[in-house]
Parts: sequence; structure tokens; C-alpha cells
Amino acid sequence: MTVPPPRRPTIKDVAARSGVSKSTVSNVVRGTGGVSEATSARVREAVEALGYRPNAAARNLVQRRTNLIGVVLGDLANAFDAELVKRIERHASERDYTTLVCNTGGRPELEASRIEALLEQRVDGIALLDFTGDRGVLAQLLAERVPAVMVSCWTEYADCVAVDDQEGIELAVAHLAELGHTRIAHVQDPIMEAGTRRARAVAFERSLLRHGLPVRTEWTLPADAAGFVGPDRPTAVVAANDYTALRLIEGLEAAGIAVPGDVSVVGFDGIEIGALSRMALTTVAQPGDELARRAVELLIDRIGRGHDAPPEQQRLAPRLVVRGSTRARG
Amino acid sequence: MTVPPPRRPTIKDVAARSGVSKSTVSNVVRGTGGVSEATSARVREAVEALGYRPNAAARNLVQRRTNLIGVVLGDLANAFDAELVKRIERHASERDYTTLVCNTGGRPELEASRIEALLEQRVDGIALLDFTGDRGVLAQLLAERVPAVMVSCWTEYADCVAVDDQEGIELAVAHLAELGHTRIAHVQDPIMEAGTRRARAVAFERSLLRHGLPVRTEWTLPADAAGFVGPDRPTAVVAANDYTALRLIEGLEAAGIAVPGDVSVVGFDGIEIGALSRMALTTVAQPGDELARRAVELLIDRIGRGHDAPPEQQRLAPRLVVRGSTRARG
DNA sequence: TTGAAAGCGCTAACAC
DNA sequence: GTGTTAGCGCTTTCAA
Repeated sequence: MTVPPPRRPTIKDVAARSGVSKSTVSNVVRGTGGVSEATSARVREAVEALGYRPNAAARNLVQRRTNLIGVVLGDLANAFDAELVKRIERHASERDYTTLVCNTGGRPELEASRIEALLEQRVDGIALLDFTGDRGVLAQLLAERVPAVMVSCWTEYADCVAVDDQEGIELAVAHLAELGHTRIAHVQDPIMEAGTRRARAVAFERSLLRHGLPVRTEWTLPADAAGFVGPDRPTAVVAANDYTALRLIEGLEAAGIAVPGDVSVVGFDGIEIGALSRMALTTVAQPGDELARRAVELLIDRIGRGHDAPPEQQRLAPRLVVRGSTRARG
Repeated sequence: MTVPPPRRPTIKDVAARSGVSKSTVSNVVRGTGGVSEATSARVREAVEALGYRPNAAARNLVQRRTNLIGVVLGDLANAFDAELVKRIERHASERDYTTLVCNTGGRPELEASRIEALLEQRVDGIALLDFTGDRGVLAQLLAERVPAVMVSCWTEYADCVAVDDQEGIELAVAHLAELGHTRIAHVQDPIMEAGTRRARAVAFERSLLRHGLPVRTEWTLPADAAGFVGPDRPTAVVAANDYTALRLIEGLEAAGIAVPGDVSVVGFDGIEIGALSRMALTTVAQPGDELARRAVELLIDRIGRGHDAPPEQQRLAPRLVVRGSTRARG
């Protein structure tokens, strides 16, 4: 049997104690002017004494806004996503928004029900991080006119801010080409949002062509060592992200293939642990904080401006960070 | 100038469209029995057609509960915390709770204001993860009778679930002693919650004594290489957590001190990347999912049972995972 | 400068 | 089975 939660003081209690009306208390609490210093002081004293704290649900109900934003993402265990969430939460709280986090784990059915929960909470907007679900979810949000921003993945139909995938992949391929590699493979991440995955794959082929390098479909590989044996094996890889790159290196070395001795590896994201000298992951770094800052800004703008303003897309420039996982072809 | 958000359909709209009263709609939506199949179908049709979704704020207001829980943590960039949040979110959502995440970044003033926001939202309970703030915050929560559970750190005064720090440290020290190490240092993490930090430090000394090893206060070190030079230097370290252990290894190797060649390192937590063969971190692993599961259970129990039930403490057993960062003393 | 009154969208008693 | 009613705690006109 359930014990009812303790009753918290309400605006009415404060009004009673300070001998004024609810509206006056409301005015004091919200800092609207037009209250005499004397009353104001009495009210503040009562607020203090009672430990009064306004009830967001009641305020939301009348204001029809919640100052809540939702963040939907695939996997908090992916360091890049986790860092992004952390930064978004910080930027949002600076603008007085509270963040609801939904980790979908890449399961579409979960994703739908989690987003449903966000919508029941009447979040003012939603940020979709590099999310794994199908675009149907996004379409639904747009149809319901819920302000949404895609972070770190691209769409024509909604606000988004992302790194320039093509430029990033080009940086990686150019780096490898410069090191003399000609047989370059691409390793994808199945958990990655489909559009971004495809964009990076396409950019990869295009870059190979630009550098006059052979394109081989059998060199689009999973993150294990199987594709890296045989006489004609690739000598370098561009991974779709750092998380995948790290797992790939693990698999390669377990199979006796040295990195960068036998195979050079370039990642994508720029997560912290890639910088540890033991990993020394050469990577295409995304400007994480800039991404988060702009995402929040875009979302809040959209919340303020409503659904009818045209979508805004922002591309940020990636940066190549050369470390020890790449080397000139032997 | 701000555009008002689109008006969402309310229970009244559904009632009007299906020609019944609000209460009947409410009964259908919530699945309370006692509605004829015919009306029920009509209502469901209207819900569907209108795209009706109940407004959580209104429900919260009348029910005096939100099905919201807050999670307060120091740093999402710490993989152990991120994994914990992910799991807590999953367990919570299975129990129909939505999670509000607050990353305090270890700044006490931020912590207070973030928790304030949680309380305005009237979260039903709060989980404090391994949090960096002072215990004053916890005291305040308890005083306000807000259900709270401490995860991965210990307190007498509230519900908590944590790994057995003493046993964990003992596992680490015993392992090093067995490998022949006698000069063993301890490296702390300044961002760690103070109680846990102290508990592990005390456990460390106690374990040394138990094994007849020398205790030297100057061997409680920061996570850099400075303490590991000189003739009488320690040959092994127990780090307060994996994150610190990894940074320590980085600093050590940058200074030309090999791990495990010159110094053996044991971590604490069992984060994923420690398992990569390049890191091969020997560590005291915490049962992460069990921790999260019990935390949610404890919190929901507390929410149901109210403030007066006595606090419940749970200790979970850690497990030593031996990998390559430790070796017999040369 | 202050107060009274009318909701916001919903649930929960209770009537019918 | 279904409808009526009375709030939940707040903001927001509007009057005084």
C-alpha cells in the first residue's frame, strides 16, 4: 500500500501566511514589477519560511510551455554521444531549459515509445542526436509540428547542425593517400543513423575517385579482421566513427595484424580516449561543443519562431587530428 | 516576437468528437474498465483521428505525482557514470518513469540550481550518482522528504546501493601483494564524491596493514608521474577509479615509466575501454547493471513507501578482473 | 499596488 | 455504463 507523498506548500499557503493574494505572491516570485517593497519582503519571508517552490506542472498547464527539451540518442555508452549530451544539457540549462534524456539503444520500438513519453510531457522541443531510428520518427515529429533539431546528422526537412561528412571523409582519404596508401577500405557502424552512414559511405567513394584510387565494394567491411587477410588486402581503413575504429583495432590486433604496421586506421568524431597515447587514434574531429551550442540555439530559436519558419541547416568544418594509428605505406 | 505553439487536442476535443463525456474518454485512455465496447471503440477512433495525447502536466497536477525521476551526476564524460545513467534510464522507463538528467560537472553551485529545477518539476525521486557535491545537498533533500537514493556511494542516512569499497580495494591490494609488490601507492580522483574517496583511501591503508605492507602517506598521489621517481619509488598503484588509472598510465608512460614493466596499475569500476587489449587494465569491476537495477528498485520502493520507512543500504560484491596492467615485481 | 475570478487539461468521487 | 462536479496549483486578465 502506497503512502501519499508529503504535501508541499502551495502559492496559497504563502499568500495566507503573508496576508496577500495569490496573484501578488505570483508577481513577487516571478519578479514582475509593481509590488511595493514592504509586501514583497513579507512575501519573500513567507516563501523562505515555508520552503515554497513553484510547481512546474501547474505553471506549464497555464503557460502551455514546459521549458523542457528532450534529447533522443542511440547509445550513451558511445563517448561522443555522451559528451554531446553533457554539453547540450549545459547549454540548455544556461537558457533555463531542463533536459529529458532518452537512450533508445538503437531499438526502434523503444524509440517510438520513449518519444511518445516526451510528447506527453509536452517538451518544447527535441534534439535527435545522431540517432539510430528511421526517419519516420522525424517525419511524425514534423507532422505534429514539434520543434526538432537533428544533431550530427543531416536532413533537408528540419533544422540540423552537423559536421561536413564529405569534407571529413575527404580529409581522411587525402591523409592516407598522401601516406602512399592505395588500397583503402571503409568500415561502417551498424548502430549509426542511416543517413549519416550512407553520407559517409558515399563521400568515401567519391574521395577515392578524386584521388584516382580503386573503389572496391568488397572493401566496405564490418569491424572485424576478416577483410584484412589475403594478398590483395587493404592497407588502410577509414572508419565511420571512433568507436568503430577502436573496436576494429582491437579485432585487427587480436588477429595478429598490426596497427599502424600492417594497416593504418583513421577514425571519425574525436573522442577523448582516442587521444590516449596507447590508442593514438588518428581521427577526423568534430567540434563537439560548437555542435551542442548551435543545436540548443537552433532549437530554442525554433521554439520561439514556430513551425513555419524555413528549416535551417548548418555545416561545421571537421579537423584532421593526426596521431599514431596511421603511417606511410611500407 | 514569439509564435504561440500549436494547440494540441485535449480530452475535451476527443469527448466532443465521440459524443461522450470527458470522464469516459479518460476511462478509455487509461484502460480503466467499465466502458462498453461500442463507446470504447468510438473514443479510440476519435483519439486516433485527432492525434490526441494526454497532457502529463495536467495529470501530474491532479495526481500529485509525475512519474519523473531525476539523476544527478558529476560527469557524463566518465564512462562509468554514462553507463550507469544509460542503465538507470532503461530500468526506469521499463517501470514507466521518465528520467531527467543533470550533469553538474562537479560545480556545487550548479548542482544546487539543477536540483532546484528537479524539485520544481516535482520529480518523484532522485538518484545521486557517485556525485561530487557536498552532503549538504543530500541533507536538504532528506529534510524536504524527497525520495533519494545514492548510487555507487555510501551513506547511513539514506537509501543507497554501492559496491563494497573495502572488499574491492582488498582484492586489488591482495592481487598486487601476491605478485610480490611491497611498495604500493594509492591515486585518488579529485572529482570523486568525497565519502567514497575517503572510504577507498581508508580501505587501502587497512589492506596494506593486513598484508604487512608499509603505509606511507607520501604514497597517496595525484594522477601524474611525479611520485614515481627516485630510488624508493612505489612499484604498484591502486587507482581510485578506471578513469584515473587510464590518465595515470598516460602520464607514467609519457615520463618513460613503463606499465606494467616499471609500475603495475589496478583500476576500479570496470569500464568498457579498459578491456581493450591496448589498455588491458586490471581492475576491480563493479556490477554496473545490478547497481542500476537496484537503484531504480530502491527508489521506486521509497516513492511507494514514503519517507518514514527506515533507509536501506545494499552492498554489492566487486570482482577482480586481471588483465595486462599488473605483473610480478621484477 | 493589490485582489477576484476564470481557466489551463486532467482525474476522481459520486450521482444517475 | 456514463455524466457531473470539483478541484490540482498556477498565471493572467481585469477591476478596484
